[in-house]
Amino acid sequence: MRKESSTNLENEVQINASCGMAYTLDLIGGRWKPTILWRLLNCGSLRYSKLRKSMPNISERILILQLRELENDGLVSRMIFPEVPPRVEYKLTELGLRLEPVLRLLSDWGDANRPTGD
Amino acid sequence: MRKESSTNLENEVQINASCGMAYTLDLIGGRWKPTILWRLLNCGSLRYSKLRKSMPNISERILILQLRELENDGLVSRMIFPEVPPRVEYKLTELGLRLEPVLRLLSDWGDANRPTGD
DNA sequence: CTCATTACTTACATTTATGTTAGTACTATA
DNA sequence: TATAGTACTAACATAAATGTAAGTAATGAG
Repeated sequence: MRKESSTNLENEVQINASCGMAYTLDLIGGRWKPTILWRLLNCGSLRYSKLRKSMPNISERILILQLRELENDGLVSRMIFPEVPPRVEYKLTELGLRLEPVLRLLSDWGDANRPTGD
Repeated sequence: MRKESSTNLENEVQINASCGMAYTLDLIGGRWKPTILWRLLNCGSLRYSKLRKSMPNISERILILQLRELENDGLVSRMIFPEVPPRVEYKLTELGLRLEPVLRLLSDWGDANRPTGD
């Protein structure tokens, strides 16, 4: 939950409104969003259970939270199939797909510049 | 301060080690780092006081904290001039400069895709 | 009736990020 | 002596992000 007013929030809002970089990072940042976006980018469309199994260390609560945020930000769409047991598929929206070059560059830069493990 | 062990930290370490995107975002993410990096990128070298005056809403403590983290991560260098009053200049290292295309792409994407204010 | 499957939700707890306020050492200048 | 400028630091406080454990509704299979 977020407070309705706090210096913290005011700063966030103001920076996101004035700095494109901060805005983009706010959309894709956080512990798990990069991984989620990467999976959706590479798989096209993923059922919730499959996405979850591909990320063994995230808790269900957090996964759902992140998916909801991505959905609210317009990057991911959620499609419910009226079946039993339920089936819900997530995929990138058009806006989300537009992130592809950004995600690839971030990934490449990290792989190229991360200190090696030896 | 960070705990020496927690699921939270373990997840962070593990993701950063396996996902280039997460690693990059960890370096440049957070409330103020994008702005700091942007200033240094455009100004070349900045004295602490000038940097601070260009960011009226950040508290000194946080600014110093972010600068220290950027320095520890090798993106920013800190040069002390033995004068009185003290003078300290910050600038991007070679590694930091390598981020330029990443930062520009993030900035351009945000400016292009941020919902307009009307 | 019992159990399994799916996509969640709820209540709670901990960890991390960010912010506030005051203070420091040094020296030049008035 | 008092004041101002610089680049910080310390103690404290709050907000936000992340994690844990358990529970739910619907239905088909056995």
